[in-house]
Amino acid sequence: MGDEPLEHHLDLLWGRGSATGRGRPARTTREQVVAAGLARADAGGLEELSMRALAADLGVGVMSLYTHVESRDGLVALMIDQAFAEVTDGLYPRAGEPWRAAAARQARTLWGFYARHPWILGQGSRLPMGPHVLAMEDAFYAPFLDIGLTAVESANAAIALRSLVTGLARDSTSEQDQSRRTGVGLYEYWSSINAVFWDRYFEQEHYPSMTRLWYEGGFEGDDVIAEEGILDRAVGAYLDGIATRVTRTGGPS
Amino acid sequence: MGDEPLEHHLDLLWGRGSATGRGRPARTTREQVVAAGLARADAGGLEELSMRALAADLGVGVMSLYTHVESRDGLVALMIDQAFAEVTDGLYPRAGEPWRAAAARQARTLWGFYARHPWILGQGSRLPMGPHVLAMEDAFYAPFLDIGLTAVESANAAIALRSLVTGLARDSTSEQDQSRRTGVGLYEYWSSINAVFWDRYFEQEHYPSMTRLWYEGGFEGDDVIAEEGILDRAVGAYLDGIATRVTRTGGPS
DNA sequence: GATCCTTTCGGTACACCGTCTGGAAAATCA
DNA sequence: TGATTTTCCAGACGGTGTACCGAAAGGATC
Repeated sequence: MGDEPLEHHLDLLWGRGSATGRGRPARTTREQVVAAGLARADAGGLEELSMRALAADLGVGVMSLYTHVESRDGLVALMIDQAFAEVTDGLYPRAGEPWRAAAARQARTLWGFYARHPWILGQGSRLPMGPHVLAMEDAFYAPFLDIGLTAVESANAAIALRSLVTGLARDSTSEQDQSRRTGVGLYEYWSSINAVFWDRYFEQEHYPSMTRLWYEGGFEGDDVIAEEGILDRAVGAYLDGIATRVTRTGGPS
Repeated sequence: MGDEPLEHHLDLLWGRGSATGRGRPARTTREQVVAAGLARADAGGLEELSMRALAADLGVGVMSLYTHVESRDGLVALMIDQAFAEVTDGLYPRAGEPWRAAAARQARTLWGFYARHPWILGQGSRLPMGPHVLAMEDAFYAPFLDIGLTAVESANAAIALRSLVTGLARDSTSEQDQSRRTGVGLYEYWSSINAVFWDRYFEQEHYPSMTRLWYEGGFEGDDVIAEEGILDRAVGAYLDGIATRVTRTGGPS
C-alpha cells in the first residue's frame, strides 16, 4: 500500500537504491544493465533491445534484470536519462558567451546527440523526468534569461528551440533508423525509390510547388542524408526572430 | 521476380489495385480496413492496433486482412496517408493570402491535425510517400515560393516549419498518449507527479534556470496541457526570422 | 556453528504479437 | 460442367514482456 508505482518509477530514475547490504548480493549493478541496454540500442535500435537478448549479453537470467528495473519501459527511461548525461555539462552557456551563440551551440550539440542516439527519437512518449534530462532542459533555459523577455516568453523560447532541433533530428535520422530495421540499406533504398518513383507515380501537375523546387535545385544534396545546413538555417532564422522580440521589448545584452 | 517489395509497397500506397473481377470476391475493401485501423488508432493509440483486434472489429478472419495490406507496417503507412487526406485541401495558400499568414495558418492546421491523430507522431520512421503526404508537403512549400529566397532556402524553410510544428506537437501530445498507454489518467498523473516531485526530488541549486523561471511564473498554465500559445509564439518567431532574410535578400511581396 | 531473515536468481508458464502455411470456399471464364 | 483464380481462415511457429515461485546465497543474531 505504501509503494505506489509512480514513486517507484521516480525512485529508480533518481537512484534511490536501497542497498541494505543484506540478502543475496546481485551479480550485476543497475549501471551495468543500463550500459548494456544503451550499447544495444545505439548499435541496433530499440527493437533489438529485448530482455532476453540483454540478459544474454550480461550472462544473466532474464528475470534477474527485473531486480534493477521495474519493466522494459522503465529501463528505456533510465537509458534515456543516462544518455543525456554525456552532453549536459557542455550545454550550459560559457562565461561571457552571448545568448545567441550559446543557443546556437546548444542546438548543434543536441543535434549531434540525437545523431548518436537516434532511438531516443523513436518512441513518442515524453522524456523521462530524470536528473540528466532535467539538467539538459535547464541548460536550454539559461540563454534566454535576462535578455528582456518575460518569464513565459523565455520558457517558451527554450522549449521551442528544443522542439525545433528534435523535429529536425527526427526527420533526418529516421531514414537511417528505418533502413536498419528493414535491412534495406539507406543508399539502395533511396536510389531505387527515386528511380522508380518519379517516373511511375509522380504526376507533376498535382504537386506544383515540389515540382518547381525540384527543377530549381531546391532538393540537391539535401534529400538523402540531411546535413547540418538545414539545422543551421532553421535555428538561425528562429533565433533571429527571438532577437527581434528582444530588441522590440527593449532587452539588454 | 517481377514483383519487388518496394514497388508493391508504393503500389498499395498509390492505389494500384488489380481488381480483375475474377476469383472469390473479398468481403472487405481496403478502404474499410484502413478506416477501421484509423478508428482504432485514434481511439486507443497504435498499440491497440493488433491485427487480431482489427479483424475482430471487421468480423473477419485475421489473415484475410493480408489480402489488402502486405503487413502491419504497410497498413500503418496507408493509415497515415489516409489521415492526411482530411487536411490537405485547406492547407494551400488562398488567393491573395500573404505568405506569412499562409504559413502560420498551415502551422495551426498541422498542429490540430496531430492533436487529432497523435499516434502518427509516435513511431520514428519518416512519413510514407503517399499521395496525401506528398500533397501536405507540397502545400507547405507553396508559401515560400516567390518571396525572394533561393530554391534551397525555400525548401529548407518549409521543412523546418514542418519540423518545428511536429516537434512541438510531439512534446505536447505525448503526455496524452502516454497516459492512455499506462492507464493512468493525464490529470492525476501530473498532479501526483507535481505533488511528490518538487518536494522530494527536486534540488533547486542543481537547476538554477528552471528554478528561476518557476518562481517567476514561466511555467504557469503551460505545464499540464500545452496550449496553442507556445505554437503561435514559436512559429511567429521563426517566421519573423524568415521575413528578416527575405527583406535582407531583397525579396518582393 | 546453527538458525533466521532478506534479497536475488532464474526456470517455467502465460498471454499476446505478427505472419507463414495450406487446404477449403466462392466467384468468373471457357 | 470443369478449370481457373482469388479470397478466406484455422492452426502453428517463433517471438515478445513479465508473473509466479521455489531455490540459492549472503548478513545478522543467537
